[in-house]
Amino acid sequence: MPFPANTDSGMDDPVHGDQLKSIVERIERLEEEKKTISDDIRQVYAEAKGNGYDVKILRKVVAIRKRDANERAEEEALLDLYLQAVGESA
Amino acid sequence: MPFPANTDSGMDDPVHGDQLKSIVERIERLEEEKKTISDDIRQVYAEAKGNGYDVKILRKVVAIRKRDANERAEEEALLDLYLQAVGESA
Amino acid sequence: MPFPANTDSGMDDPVHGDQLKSIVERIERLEEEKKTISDDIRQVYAEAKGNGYDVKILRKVVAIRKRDANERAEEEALLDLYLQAVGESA
Amino acid sequence: MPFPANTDSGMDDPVHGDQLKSIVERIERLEEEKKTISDDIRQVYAEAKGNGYDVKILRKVVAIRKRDANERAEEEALLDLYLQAVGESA
DNA sequence: GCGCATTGATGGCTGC
DNA sequence: GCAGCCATCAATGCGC
Repeated sequence: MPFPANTDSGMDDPVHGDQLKSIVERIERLEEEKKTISDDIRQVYAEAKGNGYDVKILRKVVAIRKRDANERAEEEALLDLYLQAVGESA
Repeated sequence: MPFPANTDSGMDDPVHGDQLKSIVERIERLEEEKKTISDDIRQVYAEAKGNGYDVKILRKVVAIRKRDANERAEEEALLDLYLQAVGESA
Repeated sequence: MPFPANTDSGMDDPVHGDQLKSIVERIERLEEEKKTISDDIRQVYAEAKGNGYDVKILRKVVAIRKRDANERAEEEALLDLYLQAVGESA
Repeated sequence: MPFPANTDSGMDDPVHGDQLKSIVERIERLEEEKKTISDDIRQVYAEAKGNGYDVKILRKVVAIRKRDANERAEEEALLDLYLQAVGESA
């Protein structure tokens, strides 16, 4: 059981001493990847700006499309719910 | 020139009508990837929690390590500034 | 209960009609004070510049000192977390 | 002259060795005050929320009033300009 | 449902 | 004088 431990996971925990290290490193690796993507996005906006587009508007467009997509998804989910409620498997 | 245009790029702009579409889609693709990574990170924390780790502490550890790295970088930047301030080219 | 109301506070709410006005004015008053302080800060930097200091460096110095303070605070918080994690009341 | 020096202020600069310290401390003191005000503002919003107000809307109200005030100020400034232009002392 | 943490938007400052 | 950069502040989304 790791030191901050609460409930024992059942296994007798032999080596997992550097399990913590592993966890932290996985997270750090992922955050690095995430940062890379973020930088790419910023770069695309920068390019667009260089081509005469208004970045602020562009961001709004993306946000709106995202919101619409979410709404569509919600509606669909709701529809599925209804279908299940009336006995359809969806 | 794209419609929001400010300064003409010089070319007579034949097709680039869906250049905007291309831009938006590139961004959306990247944001999707980013979301995937974020989900992965959350999942790692969730797993860790399942193994008895205190997520709040884990996050602090990660944050502190990150900040230390930033600090190192910033000190270096400060040093460069000092060097410039005293007339060194850096 | 004020008009945007959600949960009733229990009292029968006689006058509070201009409670909103009061709130907005308190905020505006505070923001004015805040702006004054910000102006003072800018002025100090300007003076310093007039005395031959490099403002950019000054800002970095201030930022680093602040970050160091934050770091200290955060490490202390982490320590408290550890103590709690091992069952100490902190 | 302080070390990052550019133009000499004319005085022979005896002690001002800790002038820098003074500057930094003045700034830090002011930033602390500023933070206090910011906290107060947040607290007012929190109170308002507790009284059933919608914080997001409140913020919009404050922002709009601020903008209106700015516009009023601009118009007044413009008016002054006109008055001066036609020979009035304002 | 609330508070927190992250992310995005805005405004000020610096350099060209 | 304007554009780019950075720092601050608000808004959204997530977890408890």
